Amino acid sequence: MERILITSAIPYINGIKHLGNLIGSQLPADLYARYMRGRGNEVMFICATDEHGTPAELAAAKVGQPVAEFCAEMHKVQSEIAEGFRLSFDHFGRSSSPQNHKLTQHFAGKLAENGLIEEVSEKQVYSHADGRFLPDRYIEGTCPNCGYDKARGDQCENCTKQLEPTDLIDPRSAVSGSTDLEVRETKHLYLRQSTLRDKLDEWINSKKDWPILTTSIAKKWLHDGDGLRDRGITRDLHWGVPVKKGDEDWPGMEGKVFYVWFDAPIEYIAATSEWAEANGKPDACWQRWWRTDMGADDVKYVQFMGKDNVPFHTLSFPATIMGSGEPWKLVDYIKSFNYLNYDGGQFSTSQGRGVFMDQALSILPADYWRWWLLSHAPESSDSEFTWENFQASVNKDLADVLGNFVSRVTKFCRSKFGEAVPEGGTNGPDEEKLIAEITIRIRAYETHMGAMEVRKSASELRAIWVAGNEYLQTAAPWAKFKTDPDAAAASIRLSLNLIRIYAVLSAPFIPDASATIMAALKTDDMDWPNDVAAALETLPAGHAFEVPDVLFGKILDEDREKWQVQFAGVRKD
RNA sequence: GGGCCUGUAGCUCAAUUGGUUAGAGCAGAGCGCUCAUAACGCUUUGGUUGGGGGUUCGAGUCCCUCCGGGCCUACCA
Repeated sequence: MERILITSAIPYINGIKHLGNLIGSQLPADLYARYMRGRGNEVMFICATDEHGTPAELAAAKVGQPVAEFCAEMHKVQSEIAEGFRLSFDHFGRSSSPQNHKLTQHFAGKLAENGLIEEVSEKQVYSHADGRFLPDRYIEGTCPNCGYDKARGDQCENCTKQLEPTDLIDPRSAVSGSTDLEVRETKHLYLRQSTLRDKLDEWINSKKDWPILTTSIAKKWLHDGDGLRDRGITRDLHWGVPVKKGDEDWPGMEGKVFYVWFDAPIEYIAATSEWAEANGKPDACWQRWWRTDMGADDVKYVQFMGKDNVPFHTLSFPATIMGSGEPWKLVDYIKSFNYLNYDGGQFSTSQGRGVFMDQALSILPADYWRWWLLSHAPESSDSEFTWENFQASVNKDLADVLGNFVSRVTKFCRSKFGEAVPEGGTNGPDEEKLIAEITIRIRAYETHMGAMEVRKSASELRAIWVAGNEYLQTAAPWAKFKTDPDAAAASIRLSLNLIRIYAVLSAPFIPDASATIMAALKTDDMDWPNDVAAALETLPAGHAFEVPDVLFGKILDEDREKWQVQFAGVRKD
């Protein structure tokens, strides 16, 4: 039995996430967590909301709420939606938790002790009207290069020229439109990650089995130009973790907070301690997952994230951990994903384009989305959601191949033998052939799931469902029933047991349907089919069951057409 | 501008890292079955692997070049 620590990139607080965000981290992480639990491993699956930063403050201001209140509400919303998608987090924390405040300050203190923090004085744009410093991209003006009048302070979107806010002609605040701006001197802390470059480089190079997407992004940042640059880890904001050196004040840093990207990954650790506290467990219970001196040495730690998150997880966060000089657990494997596009363009939170998590659940059950998203996960390149593809895949795979199999077996049994596993007959060549095929396929499924090959796992699982239909066609119990009822009974007994195996194997992908099947079979035996022949005898003759309702209704053409129109434009609510 | 990823059947994706005749699912065509959600099974039609050039006994895979799509480029997160 292994101990596996799984974290999903933590979603930002300022709104409801779309399906692209979901498949980029949380959903594949959940698949892996459920699978590993199903195989009898000890799993700790952690996620949280990422609550600090300028966008959160502005989103709260926009709805006229104090930012703490806004975040608390949005956390609750995201938490309920996560439940709706059956994301099986052991804990869904908050980066604004007291635990994260303390731990973030602790790490900063250690980094300072080890000479890895540098104080840098720099110039920042302050907006009097907004009463705040503005990040570069929140300043708008005319591009000195091309004359575009909505250029941002970091880059002109029209001519792609990189800019400094002071380059802009007629600069104004993107928040209020105010031109009452001033360049002020302000002091910030920088993490001297450049000094850890060789160590990070060596570490990345040792990860031969990581996805190319992961290592290529890391290497680019390590070797581009002058190599890994130091990074500012503080900001002039009110909402965040106050800058402290451990428990002590940090002279000159009063009123400043740590940058979200410094405290967000630390929340993985803090959220685990939140979990311990919420469950009344002592510190040792979370420390055994994170402290290599307290039992985490034999933990396998896997992170899931979209490609935009890779630099922070391959470089900044490891730099924080290495630089602390303390025995914290480093990640063992980083599974990164490309983007999911929506019907010819990008999903967009700001433009409300695409299907958002709450909307998805309002039109169809979670399993439909889970199956389609996972079986089309953007692993090797960006992938695309279209309603036609969604309808076709879900109807064929879930309704026709799996759902109808359950239906035809249970209904046939009810009509010929009654609602109990029939007795009589023994396995013949058809049954032996099925067992041999399923065994090979289940072993392949295990390999793919273990390797986090999401799409390959889905297609292998589907092939296992198909094998049931092939078997039934060959065995033809409806024909045998007329001449040799015992042979038909043996066929159906095996098929009913096969349905239980399907529920067990499919649970990581479609947990609700799996639970429905288990309930219909009146069993809670979720044992993994290590020995397929034995697993096919789990439900003995005489075991009562009931015919379940249709597992997956089909998506009708008119539904699809309606949704296509409904989600084509901008989100209105 | 620079870097990285990507382009394979009408659609969505494979191809054991240079090895025989490029494979699956869906869609299409034909046949079969009648237990089942008009479901299932079998057979089958689709490809100059984006274009061009090169290396090699051998290239979807390596190199060059052109064309298309995408991401990142460090103060959004």
